[in-house]
Order: sequence, then structure tokens, then C-alpha cells
Amino acid sequence: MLKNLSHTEENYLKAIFSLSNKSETAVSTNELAEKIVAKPSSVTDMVQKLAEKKLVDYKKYQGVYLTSNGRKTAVSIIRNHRLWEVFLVEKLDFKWDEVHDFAEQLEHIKSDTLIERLDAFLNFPTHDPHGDPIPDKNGNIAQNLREPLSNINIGSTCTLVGVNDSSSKFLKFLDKSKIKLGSTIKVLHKEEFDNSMHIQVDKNKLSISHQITKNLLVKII
Amino acid sequence: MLKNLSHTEENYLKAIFSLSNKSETAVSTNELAEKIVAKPSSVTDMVQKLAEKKLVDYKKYQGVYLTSNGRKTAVSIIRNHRLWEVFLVEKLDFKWDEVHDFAEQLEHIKSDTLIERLDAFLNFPTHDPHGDPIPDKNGNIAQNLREPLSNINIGSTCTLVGVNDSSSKFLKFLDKSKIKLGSTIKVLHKEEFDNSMHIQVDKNKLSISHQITKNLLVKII
DNA sequence: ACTTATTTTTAGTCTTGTCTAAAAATTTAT
DNA sequence: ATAAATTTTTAGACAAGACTAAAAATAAGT
Ligand SMILES: [Mn+2]
Ligand SMILES: [Mn+2]
Ligand SMILES: [Mn+2]
Ligand SMILES: [Mn+2]
Repeated sequence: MLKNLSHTEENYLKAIFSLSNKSETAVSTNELAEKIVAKPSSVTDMVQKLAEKKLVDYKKYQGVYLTSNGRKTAVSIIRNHRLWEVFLVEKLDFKWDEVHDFAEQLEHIKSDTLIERLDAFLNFPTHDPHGDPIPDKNGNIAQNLREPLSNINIGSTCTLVGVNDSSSKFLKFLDKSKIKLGSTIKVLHKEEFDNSMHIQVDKNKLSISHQITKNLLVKII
Repeated sequence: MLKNLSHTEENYLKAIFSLSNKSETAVSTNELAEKIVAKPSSVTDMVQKLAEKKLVDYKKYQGVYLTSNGRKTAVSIIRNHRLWEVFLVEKLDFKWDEVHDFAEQLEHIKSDTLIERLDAFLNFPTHDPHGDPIPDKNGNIAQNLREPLSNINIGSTCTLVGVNDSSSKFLKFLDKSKIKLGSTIKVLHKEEFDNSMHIQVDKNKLSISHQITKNLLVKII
């Protein structure tokens, strides 16, 4: 079913998947180049190659879409990535800000059965350490309804279920502030002029900038 | 300390290491080509590249030796390989004949701390599922004294501690014959004309060919 | 010692994935 | 509607890693 692709090809598919989730329109050469960190000319080359392999639909100057096969491949790699991240945090005691780069390598391990065994070993987790849903083996992704904390009204209470920014810096800041997945967050006050918020996280009260609230994904209780 | 090498370069170092353990002399281009499954001309190219990187000592027509750095790198990859094999067997319930190809990929994961965490998670195993010693983090390899069953005299009793052939076919044959690591083997009879042996393995008696006895590594009790 | 046979190296080519520079298409601005 | 700015594609080049064919060095056989 799924072809044998190079790490590079797989990374392109993953990047196209993630960009096409944001915009719903075709992914442009330029944005893909920025995501992959390569020149647009290189992207054009690769995209033409992926089109030949029927992994993307591509028309000159019109950007690129994943085909059904392309999407399946991308989702499978994301499944690998997130399961390995769970393994690294749950079993090897890494912190949630340490695992992404390892998973970036481990996601490319070619495995018929390995990833299913890993899934079972981890007790079929539904979310990775950053709150992102783990696609099931058929490629279905649970769509959790979640929105940035910045959208939440004063007085409402919600639970932290994810983050928009998985950078080590951001995650370490959250650790320091004792904000973690599952934390109960109550919006105490919203500052008009800079959109900062005063919130209560579990027992603690603190103020956080708009920059932060945009990147905290919550579910209203 | 250890450079960033391609999978290919690492595989060459591993191959040179394993061949130079057998022969004690320089590794020839031809035997390396056979091991790697590539043409001798390709091997010459790569060996010259590794020599530039000071990972091997190489003189035209004289074969190749690992430098201290080359050996360190090779041993580190072997450590990775064997630890991942333990993980796959102990934690993911794979059989000992199923893990080699996965480990062949996993051994190349670049990891400062990952492999040390894995080691701890597995409780610092000393041997892989095929009885091969796992190098410690400093690159020291326990030299277990072991010899082929074919060397053992009639009447002697020994323990199976390793195999010379880790192919799936051989390992499955051993499973079928209820011969496993740790089994007690007593040599009941040696057939002169074909060097086959009649042995007792734990409770069972059976006859096995020279082909088999050469590949069973034992320690006399 | 000389001739074969074998091993090893060189020379030249190919594929993958990248790059720069320049051309072409599209979009934006006047 | 035309010109200017931007995006995207093409053309040509390069490094890594492999290959084939041919040359050079070493080893074996008489
Ligand atoms: Mn990640
Ligand atoms: Mn990747
Ligand atoms: Mn192995
Ligand atoms: Mn390998």
C-alpha cells in the first residue's frame, strides 16, 4: 500500500499536510519552501517528483494538494511521530520539550508491525505529550474541539488540552509557570490595551501575555 | 567527539569492525564489498572518504584498519543496535528472529541521551537477544569465553550462550528444536563421517548436523 | 623469471537532493 | 491597461553514493 519513500519525501508530505490543514487552499511553493527550510526551486523539483508518484496533485503556478495516498502517508508518519513521543516521555522519562527532535528521526523507521506493537505497549494512547491527537492505524484523527485561551471570556473556566507552539522555549516557560496539560484555567481578567490575561491555573494566579494565550489550546468545561 | 556520519558511513565502519575482528589483519576491499553488498569500486571510494575523515587507516592495495575514532564509532553503533534489539524482544514481544532489520534502522538514530535512557529502562542488559555482548557506554565489550559446540568433547556439558548465525532461518530452526539461550547441552555422541552430534538439550535428545554445531556458541559448565 | 589470474583502483556515468542565477507567469499597484 | 513587484519555474551546477568498464598493482602458477 504505502510506498517506500525517502526521509526527505516523507518530510515534504508531512509539511504539505500541516500547511494544507491551516489554509484549506492549495499549498504554495513559497510557504512550503519556508516550512521545509529550502529554496523554492528545490521545492518545485520535489513537488514534481511527488506528483509523478501520485502523492500530490500539482499544477504549475497553482500550488499543491495531497492526493488520498499522499495524505495517508503523511498521517501515518504523524502517527509514528506522536507514538514515539509518548514512548520517550512515558517510558524513558524525557520532558515534553525534549522529545520532538528524536521523534523527527524515529518517525521514519519503516515498520509493518513495529508501530502497532509500540501502540499496544503504550496502551493505545490517544494524544501525544503536547496534546495532539494520535491518528489511529486507519488514519482517522480525532478532532478535538479546542480553541486558544485568548478566545475565552472572563469568568469562564477551561482545561488545557494542547499547545500551538511546541518549541522547547515555550514548553519550558509553561513548566516554570506550572501550567501543564490538564490544568484547570479560569480567566480572571483581560487587559484591554495588550490583550494580556490574569488567570488562575489550578491553585496559582498569574498574568500572561497575548503571545502566550494565543498558544494555549483549551476546552471549556 | 563522535562525528555526524551518514547511515552509509556508519554501516561501513560497522562492517570493517566486524571483519577486522575475525582476521586481525587489514580488511581487504573485496571482503568489505561482499559484506556491504556493493562493488569493490564503490568500496574504494568510500574507504578513501573515511580515510580523509580519519576514521580508517588506508594505504592503496593494502586494505583498511579502523582508527581509534573509527572503532569508537563502530562500537557505539553496535551498542545502539543491540540495545534496540533487547527493547524489541523484551518490551514489544518480538521474537529473536524478527528484530535484526528493525535494529538495523534504529541503530542510526542520533542520540546523546536517548540510548542511555533506553539502557536504564531495560535495566542495563549485558547481552542482546542472540547472546552477543552489549558494549558499555565507554565502548568496552565484555569478552565472554565461548566456543562452537562442534569443539566440545563427548560427555561434556555446556550452556548455550550465543549463535554464530543470526539469520531468521537458523533461529527459527532452533525454536522448533527447543534450543534456546541458556539451554543445557550435553554431548552424547559425535558421528565420525559427517561430524554430526547427538546431544541432550535440557530434557530432549536429538541429532544435529555439523552445520548446526558450528553455529552454536557454548560455555562449558 | 615470466606469464596468468586476481584484486584493487581509476575514469566516467547516473540518481537524489540541494543550490544559484535567470526566465516566465502571476499578482499588485498605478 | 500597463508597469512593477512577487512568486514560481527552468537551466545548469554540485556533492553523495552507487554503478560499469578499463587500467594498474599484486599474487599465483609454471
Ligand atoms: Mn513533535
Ligand atoms: Mn522527519
Ligand atoms: Mn542484529
Ligand atoms: Mn545499519
